[in-house]
Amino acid sequence: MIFPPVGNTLRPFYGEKPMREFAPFEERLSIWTIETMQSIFELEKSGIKLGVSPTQNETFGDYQCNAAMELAKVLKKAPRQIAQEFADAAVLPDFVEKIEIAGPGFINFFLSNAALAEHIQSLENDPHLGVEQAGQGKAVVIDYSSPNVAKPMHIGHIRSTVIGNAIDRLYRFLGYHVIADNHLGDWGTQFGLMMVGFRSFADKEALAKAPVEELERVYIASYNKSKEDPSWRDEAKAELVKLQQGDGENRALWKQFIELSIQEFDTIYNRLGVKFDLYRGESFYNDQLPKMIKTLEGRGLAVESDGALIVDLEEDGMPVCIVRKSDGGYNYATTDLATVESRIEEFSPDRIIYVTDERQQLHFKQFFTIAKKLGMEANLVHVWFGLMRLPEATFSTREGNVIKLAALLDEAEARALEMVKSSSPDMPEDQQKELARAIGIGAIKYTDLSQNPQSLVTFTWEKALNMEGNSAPYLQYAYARISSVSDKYSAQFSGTDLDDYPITIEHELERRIAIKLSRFPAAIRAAAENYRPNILADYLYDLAQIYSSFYQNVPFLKADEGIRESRIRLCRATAATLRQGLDLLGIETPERI
RNA sequence: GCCCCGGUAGCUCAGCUGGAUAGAGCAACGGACUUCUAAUCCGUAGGUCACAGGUUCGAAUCCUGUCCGGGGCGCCA
Repeated sequence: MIFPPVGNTLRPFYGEKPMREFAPFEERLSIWTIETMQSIFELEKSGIKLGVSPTQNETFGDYQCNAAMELAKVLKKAPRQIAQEFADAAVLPDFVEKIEIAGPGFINFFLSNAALAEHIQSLENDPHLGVEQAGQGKAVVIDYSSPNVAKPMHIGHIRSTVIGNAIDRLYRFLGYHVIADNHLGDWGTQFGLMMVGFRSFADKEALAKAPVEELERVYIASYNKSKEDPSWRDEAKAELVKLQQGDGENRALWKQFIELSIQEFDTIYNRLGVKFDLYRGESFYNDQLPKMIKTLEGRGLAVESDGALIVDLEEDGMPVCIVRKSDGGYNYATTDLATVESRIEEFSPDRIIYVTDERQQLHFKQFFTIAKKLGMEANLVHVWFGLMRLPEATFSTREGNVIKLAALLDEAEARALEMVKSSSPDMPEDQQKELARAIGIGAIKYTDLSQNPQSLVTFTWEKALNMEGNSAPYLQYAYARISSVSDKYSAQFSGTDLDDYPITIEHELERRIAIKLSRFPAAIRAAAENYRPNILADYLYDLAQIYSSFYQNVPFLKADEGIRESRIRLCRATAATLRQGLDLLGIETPERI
C-alpha cells in the first residue's frame, strides 16, 4: 500500500498534520464529520467509517456520510434519529451550505457556491492543483516495458509501456523520486541460437533497413533448424557457453544485438513520449548471481532437487521455485532477487513496482516471498495487466499473427492525419502531420489507459484507433476549444485583468465543473494508490464531458461583463486540469485541433 | 487436479475498499452548425449486472458453490 489504509475511525491519511492550503473538500469535510461525530456521540474508535464520500447522484448533494446506519447498532438508536441528532447538534463548517437527511439515514452535504468558487480560484496559484506532495523524500523504482532484445515490439508490449509510464508520471507528480528502469531481456539461452543463426543467414541489407526484424527472422530460422538438426543445436549451445564465459567475439556480437535493439526500441519510445532513467538488462546482474545462490544456500532456503537448486515454498502455499538449473544456469527468480538487492543498495527505494502481464503473477509472488525471507527491505509490488488478445485467437510469433507496435503507431497517425486534413485543410502540411502524431498516439495510449488494466482485452483496430466519444481526441478537442476561446477572450478584451473579476458560480454547469475540478486530487490519489491510470482517465473524460456541455450550452464571450470573466477563469482552470491530467497519462494537448 | 483473473445494454467497456434510480462510447432512432472549433451537444430506445445460495438495514460490489472463457503450476522469461 502506498497510503495508509482507509477505513478506521480517522483516516490516517488525513493525519494529524495541519490542514494544508489547498486541501480538497472531501478531506476537510471528512475530518470535520469524524471529529463532530466523535464528540456528539462520545465515540471511541469503532472502526466505523465516519468520513464522507462523494455522492453518486448530484441531486443528493455533493458529499454524503453513511455513518448513521452503521452506528445504529452501537448507539442502539434508529439511523434516522442518529442523523437527525447529528444535524441538530452540529455547527456546520463555513464551506457547507446545508445538510439534508434522506433515505434510511444518509447525511447529505451541499457545498456553498461561494466556497467552491473561492477554492477554484485558489487552485490558480497552486502548481499541483490541490494534489498533495505525498512522495516527498521517497524514491520508487518502476520496472516496466522490458522487451526482449532482438525481438520487435508488438502490440503485446504496449500495455506495460503505456501503463508503466503513466504510473511513472503519476508518482513523479506526487513528489516521489522515480527511477524508471527498463529491465531488458538481454540474457538467456536464445543467444546461442542467435549467434549461429546470425553468422549463417543474416542479410546485411535487411539488417541495415530493419535490424530487429532481421534479427528476429534469423532467430526463428535458427530455432526451426535446431529442431531438425541436432548438430546445429549443439553448436548453438557451444556458442552460448562461449558467450557466457566471456569470449570476445561472441560478446561483441551480443553487444551489437543489444545496441541495435535499443536503438529501435528508442524510436518507439520517442514516439510514445516514454523515457527511462536506466536500461539495465538482466545481464547487468550476472556477476551477482553466484553470490545470491550462496546467500540462499547459507540461509538454508535453497536445496538440491533432481540436480537443480530449488526453494521450497510449500509452507507459503506455492510450488517450488527453481533458482539454479541442473545444467548450472540461473533462473529468472535468481536474477530478480539480485536485481532487488542491487536496487535497494543503490536507491533505497520506498517501493519497487513491476509492470508486467498476468502470466507472471506466480513468479512474482514466489520471488517476493523469497525476498522477504531474505529480509530485503522494500515494498515489492507487482502491477499486472490482462493479456491482449486478438478477436480470432491469442497471437503469437509462431502463428505469425502479431501486429508490430510500429505498424500500429503508423496506422494511428495515418488515420488521424486523414481527420486533420478534412477538418483543417488550410493548415500547413508539417503542422497537420505534427497534430496527427499527437492525436494518433494519444488515441492509442488512451485506449489502454482508459480500461481497467486487469480486464481481459481484445485488440481491435476499431477500438485502438477510436477517435470519437470516449477517446483521447475527445479530450484533446475539449482542451483545444478552451484554448481557442481563451485566446479569443484575450484578443477581444485585451485591457481587462481577470483578477479583478472573481469566479462566481450561478449556472448548474458552472457548479458541476467546479465540483469536478475540486476532485482532481482524489482522482490522482486513487489512480496512484491502486496503480490504475484508468481512474484518472475516467475522471478526465467526465470533466471533459461536463465542459463540452458547458461550452455548447452556455455563452462565454457574449455573456455580460463579470459573468464572462468568471466563466473564462473556469475555462482556464479546466484547461489546466485537463492539461495536467492528460500529461500524467502521457497524452499531449495541442492548442489547436 | 490446484491457483489467479474475467463474465454488466446488440457490440466494446466503466462502476467492484457495500449505499439511494447500474453508467459511458459505438451501433439504432429524432433534433441542434449565418453564433466561443459539430472530432461536439440535446433527446429517445436499449439491462434476470453468468447462475444459485449466503452475510447485511442495504449486494453488480463481500463470502460459498456451479457453469462458461482466459492464464499459470521444477529446469522459458
